[in-house]
Amino acid sequence: MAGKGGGVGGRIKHRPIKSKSSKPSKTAAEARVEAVVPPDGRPRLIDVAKLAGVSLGSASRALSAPLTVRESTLLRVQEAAERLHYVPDGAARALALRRSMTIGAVLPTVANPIYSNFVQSLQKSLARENYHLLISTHEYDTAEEASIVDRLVQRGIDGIVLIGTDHPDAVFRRIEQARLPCVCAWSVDEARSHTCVGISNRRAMHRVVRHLLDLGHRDFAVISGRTEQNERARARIDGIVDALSLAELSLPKSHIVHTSFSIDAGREAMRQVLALQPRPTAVICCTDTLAAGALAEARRQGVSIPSELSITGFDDIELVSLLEPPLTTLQVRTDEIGRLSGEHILAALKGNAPKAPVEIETRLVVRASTAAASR
Amino acid sequence: MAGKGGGVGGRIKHRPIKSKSSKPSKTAAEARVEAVVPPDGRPRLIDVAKLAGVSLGSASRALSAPLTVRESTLLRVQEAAERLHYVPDGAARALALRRSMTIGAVLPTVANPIYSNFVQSLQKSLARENYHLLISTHEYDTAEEASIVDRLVQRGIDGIVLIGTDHPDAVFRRIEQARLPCVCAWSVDEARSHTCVGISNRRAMHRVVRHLLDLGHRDFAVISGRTEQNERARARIDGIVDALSLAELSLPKSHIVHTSFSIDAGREAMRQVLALQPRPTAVICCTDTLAAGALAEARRQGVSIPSELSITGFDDIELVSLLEPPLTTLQVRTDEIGRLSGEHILAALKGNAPKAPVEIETRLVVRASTAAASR
DNA sequence: TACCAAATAGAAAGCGCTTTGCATCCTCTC
DNA sequence: GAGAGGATGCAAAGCGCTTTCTATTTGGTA
Repeated sequence: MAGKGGGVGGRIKHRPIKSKSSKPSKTAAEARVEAVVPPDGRPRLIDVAKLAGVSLGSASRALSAPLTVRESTLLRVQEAAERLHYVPDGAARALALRRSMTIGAVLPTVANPIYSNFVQSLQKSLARENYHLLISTHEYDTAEEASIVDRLVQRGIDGIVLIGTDHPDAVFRRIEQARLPCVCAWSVDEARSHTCVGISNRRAMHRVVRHLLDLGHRDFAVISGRTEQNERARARIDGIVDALSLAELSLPKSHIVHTSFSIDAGREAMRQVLALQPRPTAVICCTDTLAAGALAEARRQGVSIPSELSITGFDDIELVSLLEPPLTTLQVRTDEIGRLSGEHILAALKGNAPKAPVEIETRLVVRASTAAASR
Repeated sequence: MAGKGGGVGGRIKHRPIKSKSSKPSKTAAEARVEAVVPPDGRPRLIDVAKLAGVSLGSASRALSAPLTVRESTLLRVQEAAERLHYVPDGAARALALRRSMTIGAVLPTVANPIYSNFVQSLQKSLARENYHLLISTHEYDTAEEASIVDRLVQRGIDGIVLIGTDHPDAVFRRIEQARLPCVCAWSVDEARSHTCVGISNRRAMHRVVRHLLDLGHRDFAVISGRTEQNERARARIDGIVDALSLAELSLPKSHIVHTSFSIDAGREAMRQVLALQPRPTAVICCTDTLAAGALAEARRQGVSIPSELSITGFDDIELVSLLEPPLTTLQVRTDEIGRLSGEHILAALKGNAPKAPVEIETRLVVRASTAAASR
């Protein structure tokens, strides 16, 4: 573009740097940039300030509070920053501001869509106020969870989101010592002193049980994940037992299978259930993952679903609608939990922390894995 | 606070530091702690140093390089730190050390198990050297990806992991400007100048096609995700076309359906495929998610799988073994990709960066969704 | 034209940690 | 028993940014 007309280029050269009204020639600008940038690499704010011909303080204000400087300085600083490809140093910023604009989230795992959806919408919700999300998973290992929280606190997060309310004391102690806002997401069943955003697992399970009772089932089995440090699992079982006792039915201990949270665990658990005598007519699974495994195993053993056996899940993850038969399950709006958890943390950071638990409604989705009891 | 116990303070003063053999009495200790801790909250290293009776520098070394101080000081400092529940400030540390012990990972999404597994094992691999993983997702939005990278660089990450090799120039420019080690995970097909850890999508698709050819299929359709900024998708299609042309077959453009990456998109795509005349006998899906949707739709329309139509997937996520029929697919060891990506980054951080691409083998898993061609 | 208040820029003091000299203490060796 | 030399501790100087507090400009007014 510039080189098109030799005459034009020449004319510019003849006038040394008379450019008050026009921008300095490309080469001169480049030279100036090079003279200012430290040889080792990333430019600092002071380099920008020098190039713009202002003080460090003004440069800082220009970039982070543009309204407090005159427009001419603002432009000079912005241009200098751009030219140097200036990127502020987060650590220095965090140190000076005493906040890192980061929220930590501690999850059991991210391999289950319920949590990955949650994370997604939590992240989006925080992004609206320029907060970042730092995700860590502990794979249901309590000691690991405590150490993750330690590391997050050390990193200087400004707030924390936990899954569930049942965590080692050490975890809550650390969070309190650091005076961090904290949200316990997922369930409101054991809303101790914490701020909770989630569902009522008990009430949810009531719905499931009532559905099965309405279909005439009287003989149940339950497949659940481990209940240690997991109030969700506990509350779900409690909900089932509760609802059954309202119908004057009881659930023998032997009809509750505890296992880990995986498809294979669901398979194995179903093997145990199918060995029960007399065989239950309905199996309530406490998560969809377990239900998916259970369903597969039942079919492998030639048990016809739902005519011989009804199966229910919990969560309504996308995959269960693809199973054969599609699973009756309880829908949990995990994206809503994420969104509201984010809003809650943001509110707390601003000082207006609504202490009351936020409950999100659930809803039963009836598909083809449940039918009238055969006996 | 300071005026609380004149006597206590006095006593301590009287005995210079006689506490060699016995610990100071509980109450005295408590008082001393209170006198030292800043009223506003978190103790700083200087508070620990004061309590331990050493200088700031010694306290720092005691905690981060224990071998360089005498054992007695080490113990004094450790005890003081413990008593104050001291947690070092990550920002200050990062600023002084000029590294944050954090690696950033930028993913399309974490809602697909292939990525969540990857993240999991990447995280584990980095943890061995005390690095943390900062995860961000862009939901296949290129502009968002660039802005995420900006934010990560600003945060002061020490290295970065991207999915795939095809990213906006701005992304690579930023990473180079920050002089960050970078690994492109997932595919080695277009290993430009980047360090890659992953599979060969072309070769993988060759396997799939050969399997179908061996079953006698001659009429194919392909369901793929979008190929913009996604060399994996491109390489997979190229691999298919390639392998077919080796068998002197060609794939009409109309037989390649491009869509987004979701189960529903797979459903919709299958609708298009089933409308083709003559109808293909085999449908190659470029991801398991698409295949799951496609399979569901085919069944909904009463097309019997595999007798009327063979379907293949790609990735081998756990769910596909639960489908009816279980899906023939190509297994990708995403956990291996994660593990090796982590090791690669760690190596690069130590200065020994092996530039050559790391290729991970894939393997065809034949299940019941493929069978001999009906025509 | 001179003066005052408001707006804006600059200098410098942190934020909490690491690390570099340099001073101090031991612990050997002769 | 004294000096050398290593081990260890201390004070202070950063790391890159924000934010007072103060000095200067600017613009409006009498």
